Amino acid sequence: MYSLIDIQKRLLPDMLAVMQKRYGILHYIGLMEPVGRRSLAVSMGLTERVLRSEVEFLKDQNLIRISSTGMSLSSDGKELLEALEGIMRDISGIAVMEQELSRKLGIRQAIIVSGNSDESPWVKQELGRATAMCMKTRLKGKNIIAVTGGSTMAAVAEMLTPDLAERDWLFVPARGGIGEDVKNQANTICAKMADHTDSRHRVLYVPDQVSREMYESIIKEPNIKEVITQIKSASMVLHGIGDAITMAERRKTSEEDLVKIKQAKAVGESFGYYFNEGGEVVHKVQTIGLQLDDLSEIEHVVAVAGGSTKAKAIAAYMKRAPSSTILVTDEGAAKQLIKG
Amino acid sequence: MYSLIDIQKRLLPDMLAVMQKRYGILHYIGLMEPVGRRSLAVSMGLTERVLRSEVEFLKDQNLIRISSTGMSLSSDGKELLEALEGIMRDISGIAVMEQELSRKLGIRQAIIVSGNSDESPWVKQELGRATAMCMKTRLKGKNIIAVTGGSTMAAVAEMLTPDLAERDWLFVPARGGIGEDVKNQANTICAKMADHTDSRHRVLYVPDQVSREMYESIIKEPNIKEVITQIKSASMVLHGIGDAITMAERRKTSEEDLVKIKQAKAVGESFGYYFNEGGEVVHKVQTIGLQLDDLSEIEHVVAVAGGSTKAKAIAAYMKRAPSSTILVTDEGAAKQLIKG
DNA sequence: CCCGCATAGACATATTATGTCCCACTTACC
DNA sequence: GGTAAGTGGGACATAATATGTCTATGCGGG
Repeated sequence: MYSLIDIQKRLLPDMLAVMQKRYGILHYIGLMEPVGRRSLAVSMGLTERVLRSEVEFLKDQNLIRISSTGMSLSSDGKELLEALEGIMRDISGIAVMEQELSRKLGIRQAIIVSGNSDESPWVKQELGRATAMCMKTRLKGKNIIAVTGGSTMAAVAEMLTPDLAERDWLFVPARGGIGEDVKNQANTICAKMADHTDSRHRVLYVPDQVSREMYESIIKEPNIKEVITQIKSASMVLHGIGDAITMAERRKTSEEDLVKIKQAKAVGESFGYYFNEGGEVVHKVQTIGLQLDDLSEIEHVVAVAGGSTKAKAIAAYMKRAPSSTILVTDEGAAKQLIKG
Repeated sequence: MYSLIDIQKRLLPDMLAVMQKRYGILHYIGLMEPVGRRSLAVSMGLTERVLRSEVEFLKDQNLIRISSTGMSLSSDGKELLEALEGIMRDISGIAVMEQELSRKLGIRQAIIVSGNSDESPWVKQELGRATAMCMKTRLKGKNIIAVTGGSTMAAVAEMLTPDLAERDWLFVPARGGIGEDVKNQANTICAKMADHTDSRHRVLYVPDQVSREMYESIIKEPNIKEVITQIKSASMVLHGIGDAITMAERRKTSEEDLVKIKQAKAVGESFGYYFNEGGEVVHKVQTIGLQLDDLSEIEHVVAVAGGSTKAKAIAAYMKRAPSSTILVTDEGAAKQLIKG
């Protein structure tokens, strides 16, 4: 069921990174031998001292030879490198993909879980777990977390555990109601997240398509006003990304808007904004709360979406996403994204 | 050719130990849950703080749950533990065997390489490599190393590499000639070791069975005298262990002694001493140099011997060996030793 | 013959691991 | 119902390790 590597990833999470680093060094030395530390260090983006420690280790293991002309692989090293090349492809395929994907999309980090949530429903749980882990790592102490709706976010909520509670979190819905099922509404999800982590949440219920006067009066409501302030000062936004047509149809979208969305060739949707393939906003659900431009002010922006069918939507949204974005996705989507 | 684990052992040698430690903790928690840190720490022979760090890590990985009543496995933890149990048997079988063997023989450390040198000749090379690694780890700076003869020691000599040279070593034969082939004589091996490590060596050639007067005059020889002083001040002794009958026959042993050795049911031999199963010395080759009683004065005593047929010899010798002994052996011998 | 690149040493500093106590709390047993 | 033993967690000094930075010195090609 679990492979050796999966177990090791769980039991020594740093192992993979270290293996990759050392593999990379051997690989480079193999290519450039004989080579000196400095040039190697700049080639690999490591500081000289760190590389030096690694090199000393490799020398102790008799994998490389060091002479006054530079470093080169020993016969053991060559042998090992050869064996490693095959293994690394399988093992750290995902880690490599993460690097590649984050570079390609121009975002801070990509986290990939194995599987494809289109095919295997449990992969959504893995997405949830990975997201939870990411939140745990990134957030210390008191935090406000703004959350959107959607089935993926609901899965994330399910996977949160109370051991995060210590951190004093407050969940707020990122935007006013944008007409999903109650089950997948931001309000519901916030409540569930708060419940799972023994923390607090706020609600924000406002109808879509508010008129000007309605808006003015709603905005003056002290409760609402406070929530909005909290949203704007959130340190993390957690949001899903949806397929544009699916989302539009699932929501109570007016016939008129539906046509507009379809005609504009929208492919992606995120917190009420619809994007075409070029990343342009072709439609937005008018509601109060977090706006697209606010994202750049927020420290951690975490997008969660998986499944190969969502690749286009993710790609579209990522054209517009702030560079501080963290994407949590699955192998299915990631492969598509890298290909496309 | 190389398995994943072999590669990992080379690329991150600590990994295995850490995995074992964490596996052990999970295992114990599974057995004793709910259990507290302190009682766990004493059960496992870890200090409380170290265990605490590990426990915090495991908690971060959601493998265990911590409550005020103690620690217990989470469902993830149970699942992982189950998978680990199977894997650990294969993976760290050797590490476990090393622990067990050193405990059983009452020696400082047992190092086991996989394979059986009776069946696969290349395993002797692995023994050599492991011995070289051990020397590297244990010896810093200036050292005198006393070496005996035998084909195993010859294999060790072959595997030494010049990157050890920095350490300023001096190889000396542990004892006077005890009648082996030139190829496997201590003098020859010392020379080869020195050659392979760019270091120095001394020779000690004295005939066996010296008469009293002969002995007196030899001992006065300044050269010999110096070598003997060096032997006694060695910081490491490297010796093989042989099968008694084989060794006796291979050497130019007198008919009389051969009968004596056979009748006394000698099974093991090491640097000219013959041992029966009880570890008693039943015969010794009279020669100058290191004597059995001198071993306890020497910091590092490394015995190298592999092959399942040598198990009895190893067991016999180990009954008499100082507790500071380090045994380098192979899987074939180790299994026999643990069984018997 | 010298310049550029090489390793290796040295050392201050940042980071992490570890040993040691102590405290407040729960629980189970008397 | 009270007490004792066991629990997790906080705090902090200290040891060990990793890292950044600078320097000395050696080797080889132009």
